[in-house]
Amino acid sequence: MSVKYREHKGLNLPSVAKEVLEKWKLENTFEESVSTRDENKPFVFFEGPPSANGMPGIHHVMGRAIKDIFCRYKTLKGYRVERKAGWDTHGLPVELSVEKELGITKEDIGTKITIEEYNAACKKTVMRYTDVWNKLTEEMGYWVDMSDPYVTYENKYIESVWWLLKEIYNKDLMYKGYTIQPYSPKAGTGLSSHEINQPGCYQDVTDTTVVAQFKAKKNDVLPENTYFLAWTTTPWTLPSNTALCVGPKIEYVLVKTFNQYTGDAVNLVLARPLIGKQLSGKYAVADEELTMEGFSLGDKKIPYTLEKEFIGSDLVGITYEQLLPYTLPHENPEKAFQVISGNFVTTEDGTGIVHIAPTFGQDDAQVAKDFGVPPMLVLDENENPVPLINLQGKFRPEMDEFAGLYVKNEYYNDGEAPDKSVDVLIAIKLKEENKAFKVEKYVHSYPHCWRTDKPILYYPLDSWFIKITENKGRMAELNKTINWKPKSTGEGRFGNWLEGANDWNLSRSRFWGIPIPIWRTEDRTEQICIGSAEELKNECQKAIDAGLMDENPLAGFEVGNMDKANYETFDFHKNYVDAIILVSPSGKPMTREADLIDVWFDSGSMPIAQRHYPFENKELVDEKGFGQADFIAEGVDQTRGWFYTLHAIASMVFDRTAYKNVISNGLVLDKNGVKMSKRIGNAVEPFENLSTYGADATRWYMITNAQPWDNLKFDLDGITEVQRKFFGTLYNTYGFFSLYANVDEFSYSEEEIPLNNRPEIDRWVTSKLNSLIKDVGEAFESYEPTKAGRLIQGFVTDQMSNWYVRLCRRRFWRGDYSEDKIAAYQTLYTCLETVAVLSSPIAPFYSDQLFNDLNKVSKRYSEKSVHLTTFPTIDENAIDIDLEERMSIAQKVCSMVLSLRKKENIKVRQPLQKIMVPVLDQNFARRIEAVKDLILSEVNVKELELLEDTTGVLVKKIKPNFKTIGKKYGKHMKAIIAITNQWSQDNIIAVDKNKGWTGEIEGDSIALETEDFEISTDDIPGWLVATEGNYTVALDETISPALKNEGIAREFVNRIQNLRKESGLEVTDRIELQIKSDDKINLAINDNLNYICSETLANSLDLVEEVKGEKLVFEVEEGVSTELTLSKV
RNA sequence: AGUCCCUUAGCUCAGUUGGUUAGAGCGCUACACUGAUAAUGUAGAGGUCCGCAGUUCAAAUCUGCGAGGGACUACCA
Repeated sequence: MSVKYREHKGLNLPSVAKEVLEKWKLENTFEESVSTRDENKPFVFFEGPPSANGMPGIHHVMGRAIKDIFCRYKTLKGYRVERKAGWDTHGLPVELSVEKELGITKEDIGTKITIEEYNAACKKTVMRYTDVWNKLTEEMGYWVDMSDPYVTYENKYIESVWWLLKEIYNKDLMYKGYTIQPYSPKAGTGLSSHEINQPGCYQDVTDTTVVAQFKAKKNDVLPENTYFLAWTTTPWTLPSNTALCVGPKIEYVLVKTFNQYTGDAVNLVLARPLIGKQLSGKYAVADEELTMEGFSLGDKKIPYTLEKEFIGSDLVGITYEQLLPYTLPHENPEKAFQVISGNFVTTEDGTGIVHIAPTFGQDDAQVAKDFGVPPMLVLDENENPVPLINLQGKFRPEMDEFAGLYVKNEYYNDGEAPDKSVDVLIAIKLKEENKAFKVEKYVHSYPHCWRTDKPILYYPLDSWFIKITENKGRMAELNKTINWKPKSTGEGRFGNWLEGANDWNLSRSRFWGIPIPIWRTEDRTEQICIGSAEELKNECQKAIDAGLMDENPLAGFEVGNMDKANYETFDFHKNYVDAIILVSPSGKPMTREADLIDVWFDSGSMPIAQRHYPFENKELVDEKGFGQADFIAEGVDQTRGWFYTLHAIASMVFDRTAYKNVISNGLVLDKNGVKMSKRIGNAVEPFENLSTYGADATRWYMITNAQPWDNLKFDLDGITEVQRKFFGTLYNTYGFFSLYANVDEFSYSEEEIPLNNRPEIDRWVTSKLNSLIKDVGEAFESYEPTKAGRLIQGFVTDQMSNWYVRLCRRRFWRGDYSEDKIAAYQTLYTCLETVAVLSSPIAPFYSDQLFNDLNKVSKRYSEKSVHLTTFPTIDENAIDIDLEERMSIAQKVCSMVLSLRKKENIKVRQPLQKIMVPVLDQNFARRIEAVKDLILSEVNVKELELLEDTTGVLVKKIKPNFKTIGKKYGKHMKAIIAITNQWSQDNIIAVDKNKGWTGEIEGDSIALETEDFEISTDDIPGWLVATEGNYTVALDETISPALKNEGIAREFVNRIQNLRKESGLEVTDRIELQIKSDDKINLAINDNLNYICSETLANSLDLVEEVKGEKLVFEVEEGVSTELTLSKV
């Protein structure tokens, strides 16, 4: 007894997944799928490290399915695809969750709790959900090596990160500079944007605001004695003003009037739309009564006149006198105090001219930098550039009468604040000096420190930067070599981002992360960047020799020993390295720069850090290309995250891209298109989903429903549909195959029957199959998984199941085990097997079961899993486009005939005599002749007649071919349509005969050829006709007595088959039949006796007067009933 | 505010280099078929291809300006 194909009781995808998963574990399938591939043919994949301190969501299933698909596909193509898992372990979210758990704040770190304890807590927290992640990874069928992941907090990883940073440092691409950051002088700390966005931070406050008058220096555009008006809500920043900013397209006016505080005649510049706002109250347009000449200070009304107009760009470059000249910027003072322009300027409030203090505003700093205007920085006692306000929030000594005052009264201790704030004092001074146009109180919203409840300042804080700007061009150039999916993300979003990229601020004032490995002397004249444990150990030794340290923290570390244990003898985190004091070449002590490295640098370092390069795996990275991924995939939100940092680091350090192909996938939304969130409660729980529908259906749905880069509206009904339509059909097809293959004991042991000896339909489906292999391969190659999935699905449901199997059913269960039958088995087997392999990247579980169900019997493959096989090769000879075309004609014609039957209410079971198809050309005649038998049996008609139009009975239709005519005579298109529409049958026949038409239209001579027309048959008078596109079919609906009887016989067969099934007979059981005799049916039965018997496997059929036993009574046609009974032989 | 994506039937989506009757599946209605039955066929209903303007003989498709939805980044004198 040979092995049988496994027969399943029903399709349960979750349990298939479970079973297959067990098998994979038992057989180490994943490991084998890597190890059996050629070591010299690697496909490099980088896993973006998730943060394990949060639970995974359904969108992770999406992202990981995409990664998995291409890794599996490339494995099928013979590549060795190593996939190392990784964990992102540092960063603010971890710290915040720890602070919350411990009930502490950032300030308590180092006081209430040591940094060491704090970091230990972070380390513990961060890997909290690894088990859950591992479980998801396994259940969704994502193959990635979780046994040896890279972890960003491990010393080896950090050492590689330091090495990278030092490379950048050595290329002189790092500097310490400042950015304007929210700063709380009372707390003495910078605030992250995250902290500023906490509720309650923005509070309404009343501030003294000033519209200041900046006196223009002599220029060609403006008259003398002209002032620019600029409004500020922070007068304390006015001494730090170094520029004024106008909107380049905004209209400005020159106004002649008087200052309300001094009475001086002045010319003012402001934006036209804001005249009404600024020149309000006392101000009024001058007229006959209110003259410019008659004004004196104290008058109720102040006259003004409009003198001139400009647009912003006219004003750019004009210089002005410094408003409050206490000091000058230490750098490029000659470039200060000029008008510049920026697109952020609006005319919603103020004057349309913005006061720029680059030391106290983010926009200000940026626009000033763009125009080369220096910030108001002065040199302090140590020759270091500092702003006019110190870290306590007080004015520096340069500010004369203001020196030592807090810029905001809120910073004084209770009861110590002076009556007049700095803002008020400055306002008074400006009024007296004819420099204030207007002083007002103003209520607005201003951010406050959430710890001290005092207003914050935007303040320049020192940070370490990487000079991205210097490298921008090269980064953009390299970006062009990356294959982005979709293209627009790479060219648009990413490309633009690169173009506008600023220097990368590396510094983070946190605790849990990789420390910046730079040590500096106190006077900032000497510094060192550490690039390895070895270097640090040596530097420590020097410091010990110089007497700065007592013992070497890396004493236990053995240089060159890459053992894990050796790398655990020390710790690179802040709590350890901050204690290290190094010695400078001149013998001065150097302390570590306090900040940590931005966590994005951690993950961007992973291409080499995951392999501890260059300390280990040097050959792998340098020679085998493991430092550069062939493929990565993450969410589109990583464009400026991981995608960027990978690219930046790789281009700076190695002058190459970090990845060659990248898919940025969209979001997973709920079925209404709303972002999933736990708060709204519309998040889909991934585990529940996987256990309900199975990973295969979920993955297939996600991939085929929308392109990965479009957002996915996640709808459970969609998964059900996939389950039923795709997997259900595939399962049914296998079920059909196995049922009969087991009966016939087909095990693919016969010689492969040459394609030429197989019937048309076999060659057709084989051709389709090979086209499918080709198209699916191309889709995977170009990173289009959606296309691949849809192609496979289309083949399975439309071609293989609904056409091939439907038309071939009887070949499987009728007759002997002949060559035709074997051909059918071989053909269907090959289709199923190939589909299993093609779909395995997307549906890894079911495809593996299908593959094994087939292979266990045939033993065609020695591999135990579909994932260990290779992608099918295309048999180009099997692809026959003409054949595919022929079959598509057959499908079309069948559908038309069935539609005609439907219209006339003639059952398909009732045979008809004839259909006629007009042939338009010989090619068509040949094609339809080839598929004639298929059509006839499918639509149950006896003959097909090709109708050559010799008689002229066919009514023809002519349609111009717009595509070809358009190219030649586009202009006359409308006229040509008008003419052809009017053509009679004779005209059309003439065009056909003459192979074209020539004539004159609108004065031009026109020559049209055969290809410029489509002639089709419209109607055959006197027949039942269906027309679709170019095809026309006529059906002879006459039912002769013989046909009628045959119909009745078929009716019997149908009933008997149903009865067989109901009686629980095996498909191979033989039967005996008794039918109640009736004049109306006897002839029908006797005429078709052989047919009925052979169809129903009946040994005998008796017409009897009385049917005994359990009998079926049914109506053959209206008014004619009979009884039948069947018994197993 | 900038950048990018999306908008086609009730729903989910196709729609090639512009070509004149815009398609599929699901859902709905009706009728069939069935030795694959958690299938299948046929027919019907269902469209301002988001809007406006432009280019063109011809626009769902190309260009511009808008609208709505989404994402990212940044800021407000």
